[in-house]
Amino acid sequence: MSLSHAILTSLLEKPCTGAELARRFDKSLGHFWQATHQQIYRELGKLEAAALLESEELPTTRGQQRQFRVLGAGRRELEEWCLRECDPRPIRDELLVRMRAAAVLGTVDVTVEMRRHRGLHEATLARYLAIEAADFPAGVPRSRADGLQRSVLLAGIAFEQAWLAWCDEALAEPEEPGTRP
Amino acid sequence: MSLSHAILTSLLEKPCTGAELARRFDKSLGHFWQATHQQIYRELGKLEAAALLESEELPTTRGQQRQFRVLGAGRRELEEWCLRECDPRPIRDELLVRMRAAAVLGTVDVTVEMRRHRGLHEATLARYLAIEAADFPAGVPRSRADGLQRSVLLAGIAFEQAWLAWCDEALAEPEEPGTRP
DNA sequence: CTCCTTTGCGCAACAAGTTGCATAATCGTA
DNA sequence: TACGATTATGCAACTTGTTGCGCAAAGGAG
Repeated sequence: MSLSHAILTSLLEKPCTGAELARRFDKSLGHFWQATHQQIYRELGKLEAAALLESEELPTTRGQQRQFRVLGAGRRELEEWCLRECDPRPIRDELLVRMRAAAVLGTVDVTVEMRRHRGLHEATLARYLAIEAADFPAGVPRSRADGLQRSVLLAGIAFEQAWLAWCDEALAEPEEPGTRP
Repeated sequence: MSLSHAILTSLLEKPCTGAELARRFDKSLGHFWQATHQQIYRELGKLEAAALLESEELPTTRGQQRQFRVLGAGRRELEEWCLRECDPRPIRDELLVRMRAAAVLGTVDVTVEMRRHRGLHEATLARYLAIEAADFPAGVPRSRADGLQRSVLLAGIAFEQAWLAWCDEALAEPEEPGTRP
């Protein structure tokens, strides 16, 4: 049930329409909890039905937009959820499964895909670093909220760096030490 | 569709029954692609229906066990899958969402949960390190397959280390620099 | 003005993952 | 030998996530 709470969080930062929420998700919270627009609309519907949100028609604009706003009950629900325990998710990565498969097959080369992933992680890292430079310039005193937001971003940066370092190490591994049967 | 291929991989390493597969998953491949026993049985059924696997009753033992074995078509499917592209999964962690929520709420303390997560990651890291020490002792020459398996394990180790370092850094962040409104 | 594209919203169907329970056989033990 | 615990298998119902499509309103190009 994290998606609904991620939505509450985002709407609490700023009330907006579903489409805008989806766009904001892509740029910020969605880095750590992805969702398609359909998931978001469905969840918005449920949250409104549960009286944690309210919506208001914006008649003059394109389509028939609805502006969503968090209600008091929604805020309380979010506070409660924040204090509940949640276990970390284990890693889940196809590339790693492929490497195990390649190990048992003995006939496939996964280094191409590893190099491709290295590039993707490099690009993601660059994106995160750009956000950090823009949103959290050095030397400026930060509020508690900013500190938390920055920590979240630093987690993303740390992971991408870990991926990169791992890719480099794994690719540097000697391919055929001659011990193969 | 990674689960079916993870199953093929594991069965290719060694044919076995569904329950044994579930147990082996917990100890090895499952570190990087988790599955419940129901998921596994369902997938085994599909794979057998698709003629990528075959099964044989083991009548003398407890319950009515079935031993599964990968067929040639299964191996070919796995080889093909190994060469297909797969994008890395973005991070998805509740704790990070909670931190964003805490940032906007301003009233909740997430450091308790962060410390708990630190402990969990520490334990996981210890598990991985123990596996590495047991399965890949230093100084012993390794086959290509062993090198790949070790790389996969090193990915797990790198992540848990990244988590730990991040937790320490985030927890060291001054809690209230007085800039809060 | 008409046609095409974009934007906002949402349904429907499906795939993947989770949870709870049911069943049958075997094992250990009292 | 009767009873509870364990092991192996699986059904059913549910939640979550994905994909493809449809529709309506607004804006822009010809």
